[in-house]
Amino acid sequence: MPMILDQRRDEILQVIEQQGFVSLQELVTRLGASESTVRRDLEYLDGIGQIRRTRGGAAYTGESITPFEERFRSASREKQTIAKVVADLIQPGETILLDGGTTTLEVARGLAGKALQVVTNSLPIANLLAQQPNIELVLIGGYLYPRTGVALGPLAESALREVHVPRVIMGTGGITEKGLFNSNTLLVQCERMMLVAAKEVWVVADSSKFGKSALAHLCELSKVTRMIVDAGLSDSWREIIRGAGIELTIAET
Amino acid sequence: MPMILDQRRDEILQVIEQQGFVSLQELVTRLGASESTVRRDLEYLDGIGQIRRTRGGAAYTGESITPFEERFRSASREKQTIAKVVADLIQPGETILLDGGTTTLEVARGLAGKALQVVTNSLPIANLLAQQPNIELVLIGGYLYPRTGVALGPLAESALREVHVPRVIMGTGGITEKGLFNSNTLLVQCERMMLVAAKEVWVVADSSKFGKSALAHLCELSKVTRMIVDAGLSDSWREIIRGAGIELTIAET
DNA sequence: CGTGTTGTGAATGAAGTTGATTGAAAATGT
DNA sequence: ACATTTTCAATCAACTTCATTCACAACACG
Repeated sequence: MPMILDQRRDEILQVIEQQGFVSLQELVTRLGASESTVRRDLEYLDGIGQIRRTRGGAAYTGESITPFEERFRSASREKQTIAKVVADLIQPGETILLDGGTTTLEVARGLAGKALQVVTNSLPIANLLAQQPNIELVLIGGYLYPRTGVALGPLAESALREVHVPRVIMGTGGITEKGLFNSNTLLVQCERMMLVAAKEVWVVADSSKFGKSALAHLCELSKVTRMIVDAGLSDSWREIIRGAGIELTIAET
Repeated sequence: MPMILDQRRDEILQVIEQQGFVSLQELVTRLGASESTVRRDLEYLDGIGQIRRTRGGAAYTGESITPFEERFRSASREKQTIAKVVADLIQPGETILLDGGTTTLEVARGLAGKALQVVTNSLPIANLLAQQPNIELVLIGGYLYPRTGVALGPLAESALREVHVPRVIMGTGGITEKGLFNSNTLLVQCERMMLVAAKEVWVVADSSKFGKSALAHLCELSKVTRMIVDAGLSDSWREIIRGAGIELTIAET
């Protein structure tokens, strides 16, 4: 009696999220499915971008400090152009709250050289900006979520309660008409506090994120002030976003 | 059964990133792969510019995710032996609060591989331990002090108020009969909160610190539970320390 | 009832990876 | 300067992993 399809794929995702990596063989024994089936699952999950297929197994593809393949290649061109546009929108002397994630990390890279005050809960971003002489860096502490290097949990939340900023720049796992999503409830909880701490909410997302949902719902579209997306965004999505009262900025290459 | 390709290459990168250099032989034993395989991996990683191939091994190249070039500036032999002794005193499963500083950074390095819960306000230490799979890391946030990469200020202090640990391990700027000193009032203020948060106070210090005072007074000697010092400490200082009711551990080379 | 559709497992040959072996090249010691 | 040792690149056979194909079973839908 075979396991239910979705259930099995869910379990694969869980294992990968937890370990960062699984071998195909491990999944075969763990799930009691045949090699062919697991292979097909991995192929599918890779197709929708949930994991990254590698020879012999599969790797975690989400935000990460030390990704497997990701380390071998630089961020996508879309993310880089988005980041550049965002960085140009930021005026010297401002204070911004920077969420964790690969897109926001690119944004941080673009901020180098500017005189700013930056608040972040992301260890990679902190590393990047700590070396910048003109940037005053405030770190949000908390339980450091392994692999992603983002501080979460009660400590992070209470720290965010003490912080007030004019603007937060967030990444996201997925966007639908229902709003923003992310893959991790702990993360979402923390991001909710960020929404409260900031007056304006800017969301950076490459167009592949649209139409995708994820495990945890973060907020309605109406909470978002501005979105910065690459030019690959379809016209229908542009209408939906603008219809929700969001200022949409397209990052042209 | 061979290890998976990407995983192995990632591990090579991690080792090189941490040590700055690895010999081919070390990788062979460490990874349990054949010389040919490791050779091929190095060739590949060199090809994509992640490492620099050298005769007999490979060297680090390019930008790091762990800034603060502490990594290469090797600590003094005294600090290293102190750190090793301290690390041996820590039992698996414990929770410790780790102060910032070069000596405590060495301690953190010695903790690699152990299963621990570590609380710290030091960015370099967080970077070091974030990669360790067995270490649960809690980051104390706050204003990130540029030079040293330590989180200080009101945010850090209120975070420390919410934390309780059996043991804090601190560095220090100087030690006299009057107690411990450090060079920075903001830092001292934060360290005072650490003293409150912990039951036991361990101080790591190389013998050169004794007899030196510094700008800001942190606390009396009586607050300290244990000191770990290198063998260069004079007999008179040993008596003073023991006379203050402190358990003194000498780190022999 | 057929007749698609979908999920599954097994079989096949192709492609990629691995470890041992070889002799050349470079470093080291005498 | 020579012999010895270490490191290296190239080659090859054994082995893994992979994509493709086929056959079978469950199930929906006309």
